[in-house]
Amino acid sequence: MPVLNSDIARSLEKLADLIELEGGNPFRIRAYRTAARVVGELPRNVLAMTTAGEDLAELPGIGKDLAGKIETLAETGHIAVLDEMEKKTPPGLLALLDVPGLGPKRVRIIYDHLGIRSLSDLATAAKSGKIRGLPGFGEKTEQRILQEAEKRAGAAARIKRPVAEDVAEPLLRYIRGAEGVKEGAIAGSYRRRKETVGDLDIVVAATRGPEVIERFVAYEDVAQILARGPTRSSVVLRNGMQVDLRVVSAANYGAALMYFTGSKAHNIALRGIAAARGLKLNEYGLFDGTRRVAGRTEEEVYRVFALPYIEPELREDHGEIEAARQGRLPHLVTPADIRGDLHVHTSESDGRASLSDMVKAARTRGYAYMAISDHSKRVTVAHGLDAKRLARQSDKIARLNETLSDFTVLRSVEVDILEDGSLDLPNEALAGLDFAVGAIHSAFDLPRDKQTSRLLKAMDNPHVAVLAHPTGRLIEQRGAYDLDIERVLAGARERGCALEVNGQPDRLDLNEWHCRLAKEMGVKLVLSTDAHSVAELGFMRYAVDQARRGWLESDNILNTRDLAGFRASLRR
DNA sequence: GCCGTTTTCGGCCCGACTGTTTTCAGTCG
Repeated sequence: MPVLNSDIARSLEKLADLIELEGGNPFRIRAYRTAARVVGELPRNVLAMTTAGEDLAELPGIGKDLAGKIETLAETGHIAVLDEMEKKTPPGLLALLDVPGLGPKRVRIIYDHLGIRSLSDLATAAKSGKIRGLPGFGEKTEQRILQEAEKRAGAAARIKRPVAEDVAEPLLRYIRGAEGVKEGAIAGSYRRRKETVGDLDIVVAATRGPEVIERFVAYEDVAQILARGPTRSSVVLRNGMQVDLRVVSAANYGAALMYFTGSKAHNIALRGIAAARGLKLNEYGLFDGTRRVAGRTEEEVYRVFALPYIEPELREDHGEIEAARQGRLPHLVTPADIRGDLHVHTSESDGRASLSDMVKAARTRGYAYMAISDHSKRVTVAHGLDAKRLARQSDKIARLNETLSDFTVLRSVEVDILEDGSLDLPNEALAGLDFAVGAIHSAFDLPRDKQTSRLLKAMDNPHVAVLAHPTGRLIEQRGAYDLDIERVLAGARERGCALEVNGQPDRLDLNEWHCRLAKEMGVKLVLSTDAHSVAELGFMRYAVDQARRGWLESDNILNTRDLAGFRASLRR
C-alpha cells in the first residue's frame, strides 16, 4: 500500500505527542505539528512530489531535517526516531492525551506515580480515589477524568453542515435575544464554511457579558456546562455538540470575530505580521503598545496590515496572505452567480419530485436553465432509464420547453460508467440529448491505474460533457476511490470535459483542494446539486461554499454563464 | 526544528478558565 499524506501527518503528530510526553522542547514539538498540518493539507501525494524532484524543504515550516524525515516516511512508512520512541512508551499512554482535561504534563504525572498506561487503568484509579492525591490534582479533576475516561473521550465525529446549521442558527438567534447584544456571529470553521464542523464558536458584541453568558447556559438544549466565566463559556448540547461562546465589547468585535473565525494557522500568520511591525494582535484588537489601532471590524485590522479583506473561506494559511499582499486574491464565486443546475433527478428514476415540480422550483430560484439527469438503467435500485424511456423523457422535456419562455430544460442523463470505462447507454441514445453526465456507481475498489483509465475512457466519449462526483468519496463514510486525480484532471482538460463539484453535503466532491488544482490546471468545472427533491436544489449553496474554499471564481465555472454561453462552452 | 524588513542566534501567538494553589500551572482554543 502506498503511504498517504495523511499517514505521514499522523506519524508526525504522534511523534509530537511522544516528545511532549517526554517533556521535550515545546518549539520542536510545534515544528512537528506544523509539519503534520502542512503535509496533511497538501493537495498532492508527497511521494509523487519528491519523485518529480520537488524539494519539500521549500514548504512553509519544513526545513532540511523534516524534509528528510517526511521523505523517509513517504518511502518506507517509518522513521527511526518514531520507532524508538514508540518502543519506550506504552501504547495506551497516547490515548490518555485525548481525555479532555489531561495534557502531557498530567499524563506524565499519572504514569510516573501510578503506572497508569491505558484508559481503563485510568478509570479504575479514578474510581478508587488514587488520582486526587497526586500533585496538581484534586477531587474535581479526578471526577472529571473519571467521567471523560468512561465516555471514551475524543470520539465525537465531525458534523455535516446541514445539521450544524439546524443547531447553530436558532441558538444564535436565541443568544442575540439577550439584553445589550449588538452583534453576533457563528465563527470558527462554520464561518469558514468547511465541509464539516467540529464544534461551534459564537462571538457576540454586548454591553453586559455576564447576562449573555447566563442566558446562554440556560438554553434549553444545553446538556452540560463545561466552563462559565464573565466573558466566555463552553457547553455541550444534547446532541453532543460543543458550543463555545465569547462575549466582547463592540469596539473589539472585529478583532474577536477574526480571532475566533481562525483558522488558527491564519491567525498565527497575521500575528507574525503584527509582530514584524512592532504591533500586537489578540482578540481585543490590534495594539501599538497599549494603544488600540484597529479592532472594531475585520476590515480595519486587515487595512492596518495594508491587506485587502480576506474572505473567511480563504483563511487557512494556504497562501491567501501572500495573495492578498500581491493583490491577486480571487474574486470568489457567489450563489448569485449561478444560472442553472446541471445535475437533477426526477421521479422518473430515484428522485422524489416530478419533472414539472423540479422545473417550477428551479424557476423560483431564479435560474435560467436546468439539466435533468436521471440515472441510467444499470443503477437498477434507482429505477434507471434505458434508451427508450430516456427518449420518451426527452420528448416530454421538449414539449415542456415549448410552454416556457424564460427558462430552458436541458436533456441530460447521469450515465453509468461501467467497470471497463464504457457507458451504460449507446451513443445513439446519448446523441439525442443536450449532453450527458458520466458517473461511477460500482466497482469502487479497482486498483489506481484501472480506475484512472476507466474515467479517462469514459471521458473519451464526446457526449460526456461532465464527470459527476469524480472521486466518489462520502464524507465520514467512504474515502475517494483510488485514482490519479492529476491524470483525471489533465485528461478532462484535454478532452474539454468539465468536472462537477457536487453539492450533496455527504459528497462535496470534488473537494476544495481538487477545485484549486483544477483551477490551476485550467480544467472547467460545474456546480451541481444532484438534487433528488425540490428541497435539495438548495444544496447549491454547499457546492458554492466548496468552490469558494477552492478559490474558484465565476469564470472557472460553466454554469455561471447564460444559456447561450453555457451551450457554447460545452464540449461538442 | 524552523527561520530572518533588527536576527544565521535567539527567538518562536496569546489570553480565558479551572482547580489547585496562596501566586500559578495546566489545558484549551
